[in-house]
Amino acid sequence: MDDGLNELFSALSDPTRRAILGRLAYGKATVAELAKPFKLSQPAISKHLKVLEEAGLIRSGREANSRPRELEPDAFKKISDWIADYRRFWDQNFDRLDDYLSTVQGNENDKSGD
Amino acid sequence: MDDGLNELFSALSDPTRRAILGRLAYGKATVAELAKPFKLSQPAISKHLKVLEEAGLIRSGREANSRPRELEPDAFKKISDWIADYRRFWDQNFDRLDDYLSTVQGNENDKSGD
DNA sequence: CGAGAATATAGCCATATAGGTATATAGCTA
DNA sequence: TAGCTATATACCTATATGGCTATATTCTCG
Repeated sequence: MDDGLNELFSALSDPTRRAILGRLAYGKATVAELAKPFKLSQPAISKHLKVLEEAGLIRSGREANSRPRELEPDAFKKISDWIADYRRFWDQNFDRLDDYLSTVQGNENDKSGD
Repeated sequence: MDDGLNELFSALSDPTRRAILGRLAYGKATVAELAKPFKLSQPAISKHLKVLEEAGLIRSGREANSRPRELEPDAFKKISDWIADYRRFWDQNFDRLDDYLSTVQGNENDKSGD
């Protein structure tokens, strides 16, 4: 019933963690790279990464000596889905948007590129 | 720089508070009405409401003896905007969607209903 | 005005969280 | 294997948070 929203929102409530996600939006990064912009200790960053990973927002890889992190899209989608339930409150175009989404999803190969 | 995202996400990290927002999506409600579904004490609910209000997710009105709460759409939009920056990570249709949005916004009366 | 209803505030407790330093672990590389 | 690098874990401290009970505040109404 909860789908981890507690952990998700809680993880996002910290600015350091959001900044880390912002950095990861540009691509995979090691702990050291992620720690660089902050005045925090390395263990503090590791702790934040653990919180993010347990919330499902990132995942760890293994590359030689390091454990690079990258974003885990599903978690973002989960949040987006939650917020979408409130969309009608602020988005005047929401109804038509909804129509459009049904359209593209039911017509996947209509790739109107070029 | 922060725009209250800390408080926003923090407020949303509690299931009681999310449930309250869910109830308010159906319309304005008094504290007593909001408290009804929970086993929590009335002060506990009042505290949750205070957190929600300070985060900007709801606002209080005044009606006779009661202080009905209602949703504050801007806060939801703020979150939606934040998450939108990550949309390309999970939404394959995002680019086309983006196109569509520019289109409707620049062409309000183009109602392409079938 | 006085009583009662609706809600807020105060004060207390238990647990969670963020940060730090010290130390442990894992994988290269000489 | 020894030593170096990268990262994680343990443990401690301070503060924040959620819940409770008791009490205060604010209206409405007779």
